[in-house]
This record gives sequence, structure tokens and C-alpha cells, in this order.
Amino acid sequence: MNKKGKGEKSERILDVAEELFALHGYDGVTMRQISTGAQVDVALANYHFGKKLDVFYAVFNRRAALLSDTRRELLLKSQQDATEKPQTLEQIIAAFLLPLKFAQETGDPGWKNYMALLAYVMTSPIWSKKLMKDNFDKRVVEFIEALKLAFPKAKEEDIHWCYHYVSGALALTLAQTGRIDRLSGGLCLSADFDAAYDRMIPFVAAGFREVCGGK
Amino acid sequence: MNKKGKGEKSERILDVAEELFALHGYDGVTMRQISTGAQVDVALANYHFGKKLDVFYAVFNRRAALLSDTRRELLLKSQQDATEKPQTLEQIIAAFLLPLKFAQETGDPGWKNYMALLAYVMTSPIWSKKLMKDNFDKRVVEFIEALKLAFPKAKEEDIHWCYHYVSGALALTLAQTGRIDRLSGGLCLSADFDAAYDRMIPFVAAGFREVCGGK
DNA sequence: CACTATATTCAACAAGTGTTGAATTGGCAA
DNA sequence: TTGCCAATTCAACACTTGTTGAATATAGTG
Repeated sequence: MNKKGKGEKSERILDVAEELFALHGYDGVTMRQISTGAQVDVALANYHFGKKLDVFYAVFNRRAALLSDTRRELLLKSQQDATEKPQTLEQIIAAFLLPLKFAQETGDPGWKNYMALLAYVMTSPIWSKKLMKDNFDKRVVEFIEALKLAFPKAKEEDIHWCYHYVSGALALTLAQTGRIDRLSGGLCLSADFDAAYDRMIPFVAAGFREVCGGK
Repeated sequence: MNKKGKGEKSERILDVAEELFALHGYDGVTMRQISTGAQVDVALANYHFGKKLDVFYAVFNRRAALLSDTRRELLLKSQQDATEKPQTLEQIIAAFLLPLKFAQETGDPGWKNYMALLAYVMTSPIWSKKLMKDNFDKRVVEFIEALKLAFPKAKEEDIHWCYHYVSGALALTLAQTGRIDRLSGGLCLSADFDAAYDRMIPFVAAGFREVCGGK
């Protein structure tokens, strides 16, 4: 038996819920769709997690800490390895973005769904307020502090807005809407996270330097 | 009587639906919430627009063309006014972003809701496919063509990815999640579109030049 | 074996869902 | 007035929703 007393059906429920919530949003998914997809009775999700809202929270929380912690590790590591006094801007941005790329490379298809779910939460006025604060904000302020050190002369508002643009570019990438596939005629693929992140880092780094001060 | 045979109650339905859909998404809104908000019988929305899905489409289409057309106007105007052969990168980006700023400045509170709805559609894998193609894609390819002229040596994929980042930064701004308000401690405001666009243009312009080739 | 706790299913409820056909209103033309 | 058509409401339908208490299965322990 599992250590936490929850079997494999319990995780199948979360996996299916993750996929469905990412695709249709919270209200677009029914408990019966989840239980059918997990080949499980409709009452089982309630037994394990509580109400529908708790299922949603369980799905979101399952991978949130892992993602946020990896960000912290990379940020601290780059601070230690840095030869220069403050770490470079590219290092900060990479520490922020690469954990998502790494998660994708694990091969676990659940991460792909979770990223779309994360984009859904990030761009929703309601869920953003409820979920981002507890799971991500504490680590995000560490990044903003690092950015302040990298741009000591910059106005604080400029740094916040620039971070906001990075967050937006990231969110749309995570959403995997397939729009870039259509607009580019198949030249670019939403699923190609390597291509997305490799260009995103120099793109936003240049934007930061332009807005937040020279050098 | 109205020219199209639809009275003011008809528009009140669209206004309320616009606000609710922007906040809760398609499945998070019921016909009764809409009709109650519009102080109208629940059957009236069906009479005017058809099914619930048609109400959603009516809301989205109402302002889509106006927005897309203004983009085209600004782009053509900047092409004519340009002294240099190809217009500057900043002019292209401004033509893409400013129509949203202008719409905001009309004072019509409906635009604020519509922008959040637009962000919801842009970041949704499902709605993006169904709605963006018919309403925006034709004009977007014109912008990408203009960008190709501005960066004749750039690889086509780079241009598409950079446009993708702009689109993401814009989407998160339109969403008005209030997250930047919280992270900045009230220093930046989601509702302050002036602040958002004034910095977004130099930010993404610098990113384009970095990724898509010098100069 | 029996006992127990957990995991899972069964069956059903009350409330809410989108949708529709019939009935009612209101204004305008003949 | 009468007739007519669009706008609006009324009332109800069949169906789906989340949730729950009881019943059953399962597995580990003594």
C-alpha cells in the first residue's frame, strides 16, 4: 500500500483531472468526466480529496512546489557560481525559465498538461489571486530582488513591468494554444519548448536592459 | 426602434455576458446569471442570439472587427508616413498595441471587460483555435509580413517566436489579473494601460533586434 | 480464521442547467 | 378600431450537476 494510504487510482484521478482542467478550465470539467476518464466511480474523487474545488487544488499543488523549489535552487547556484559580484541577467532569467524546460524533459506527459493548467491559472483573474500567492509568490519576490541587484539604478516600477512581460511570454508558451503552429504554417511548434526558451532568454534580457537601464 | 430590430435590452445582455465571461470563462457563466444581471427574462437571450454558444460568439465578435481594423489603419498609415523605406520597428509594434490603449481611453467600461475576455480566448487552447482564426489572424499575418520586411535577414522562425512573446506579454496585460499590483505592493496597477504599453514597446523592440538580427 | 481500517462502488437526492413552445405585451400601419 | 409583427415573459421540460450515506470489496494484522 502507498505510504500516504492512497492507491494508484488516486493518482489516476489527479492525472485525468489535470489534463481536463488544463484543456477546459475548472467549470468546463465535471466530476463524471474525471471519474470516467480515470475508470473509477464518481464518488471516489470526493472520498480521496473532498469537494471538486479540493480536487482542483490537489492537482495544482501536486507539482507547484517542485517547480518553485527548482527555481530557487538554480537561482542560488548561479549566485554562488557567479564570478562577478552580481550574477548576470541571463543567469537570473535562465533560473526562472529553465525549470519548466527541465520538467518537460522528464518525459512525464503530465507536465505538459500541468503547464497548460499553470497558464490557465496565471491568466485568470480569479485563480491567479487564489493560487499564485500561496504557491509561487514567495519565490518570485526573490527573483525580483535579484533583478533589483542587477539593475541598482533602475526604477522599481520598471523592473516590475518587465517581469510582467516575461511572465506573459512564458504564460502563452505554457498554454500551448497551437496558434504559433498555425500562423507559421508549421514552421514553429507549440510543443517545441527548446525553441521557445532558447529565444525567450535573449529576447527578454535585451528588453530588460533597454527599459531598466543601460550596460 | 433600433436599426437592426434589437432594443437596448439586447445590448444589456451582451454587456453583462461580456463582463461575466471575461471573469469566469464560458463554462463558469449560466444563462440565468446573464439574464439576472441584465434584468431580463432568461429566454430573451436565446430569442435574440440563439444558443449559449451563440451569445458567446456575439459578445466576442461585437468588438473584434473594430479592434482589428484599427490595427490595420495604424499599420498602413505608418507605412505611408514613413520616410525611410521600411517603417521602423517601433512603428509596427505601436500599430499593433496602441489600438488596445485607444479603446481603453474611450471610457467605455465594456472595453475593459472585453480585453480580459480577449486574454481568456488567446490563452485557451480551445477558444484560440475557434475564434482567433476568423477574427484576427488575417490582420496578424500582415504584421508578420511587415516584420519580415523590417528584418530581411532574419530567420522566419525567429520572427514568429518573437511575435509570440509580444502576444504573450500583451495577453497577460489584457487579462488584468491584478498580480502585478500585489507583487509590487501597489506600485504598479493592472488598470494602468498607459504604463503598461509605454514600457512594452521599447521592451519588445529591443528583444526583436536582439533575436532577429542586429541594427 | 475473524477483526479492522481503508478503498471503492452503488444508488439516489436536491438543485441547477440550457432550451423551448405557448402566452402576453407593446407599438405601428391600415 | 383591427390586424400584425417583433419583443418579451411565463411555465415547464428533460437532463446534468456535485454531493452523500449506505453497502461492498480489499488487504493487512492478530
